[in-house]
Amino acid sequence: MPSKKLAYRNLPHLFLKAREELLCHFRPIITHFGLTEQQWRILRTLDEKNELEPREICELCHILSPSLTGVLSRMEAIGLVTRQRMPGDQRRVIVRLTPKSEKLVAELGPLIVAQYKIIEQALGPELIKQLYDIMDQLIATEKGPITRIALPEKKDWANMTD
Amino acid sequence: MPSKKLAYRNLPHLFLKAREELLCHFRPIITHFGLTEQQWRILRTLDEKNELEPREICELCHILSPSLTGVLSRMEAIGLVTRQRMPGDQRRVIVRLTPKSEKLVAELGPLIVAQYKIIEQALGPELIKQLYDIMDQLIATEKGPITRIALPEKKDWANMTD
DNA sequence: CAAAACTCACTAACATATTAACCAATCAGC
DNA sequence: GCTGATTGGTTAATATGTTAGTGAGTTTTG
Repeated sequence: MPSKKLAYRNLPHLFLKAREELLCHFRPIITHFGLTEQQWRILRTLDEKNELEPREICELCHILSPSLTGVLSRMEAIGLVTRQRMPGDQRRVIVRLTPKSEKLVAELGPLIVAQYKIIEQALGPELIKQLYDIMDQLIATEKGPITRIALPEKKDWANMTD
Repeated sequence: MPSKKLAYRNLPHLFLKAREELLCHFRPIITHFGLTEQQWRILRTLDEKNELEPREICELCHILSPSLTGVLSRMEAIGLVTRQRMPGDQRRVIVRLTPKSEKLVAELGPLIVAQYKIIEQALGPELIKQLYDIMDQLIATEKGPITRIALPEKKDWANMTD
């Protein structure tokens, strides 16, 4: 028989679900152009900021550095971005859109906006506003100090026989 | 120069960010026990439902079927779940916790709850309530008909020279 | 009853996530 | 100027996400 149920709803899981419920309306548009979610996030961000360094992309697009290395390599290989070492600091890199990807964004962007409008209408603009409001609150508050509970001694559950 | 900026904020991306802001407080607990996020989601759900079929786990835990195959294989290999073919229908499978994983949930679950309480206090219980409320609204509304915009003819951007 | 359609889990191939470790370039301090 | 610490990007190894397809088992239909 199962042990006692967890008393709290799974909030992170709820975010995952909500995100998927929204994204499923955009995914077909993005994949139609042969892009992945992450590639589109990067293109969109680059279009807005003009040029970015990898660590900035990591921060803005929520992609971890090791993942980004591969994503940028593939994007560079198919001519969606250029990578150029920064003259003053040979460690750093500058990533830019290509003429080709600028055209792509110009064609894809309006479709995303149009789909947004449809969704906004379906959900009701007030709900959208409330969402933005609460999410901003959440992300702002999270910066504050949240203590971490104490963890018990480590047990290697994976290799226990019992 | 960049084309015109997209007029809408990226709502799915906001969910991604919010989820991460929350999850980062739970991840250390989960990994401390040698589990992955998905493994814990499955253990937690199994603990609540007692036994589940793979497609039910996919639905409840938001894991796609091909991913689940691997996750369950690994979990079975280290003795966290059992998989048993259903007698009446040889296509179907029943997944259950083991005594070992029941103990694990009994030890891990309360820690998750405790961390939840800390976060709830930090964010303020009203904010949490509003969050649940809006998320439920969102997910409920999403079931309604949201039309998909028409897509232009397919272009193979990846293999274009220009 | 037999063929077609369907369901379920799985495999395959590729992209991304996650953690740890690596390495060259830069910087801090002496 | 040299050593030690730091930064920025990368590689490696493993786990999961994503899409398409497979194959056995079951249901539907003629």
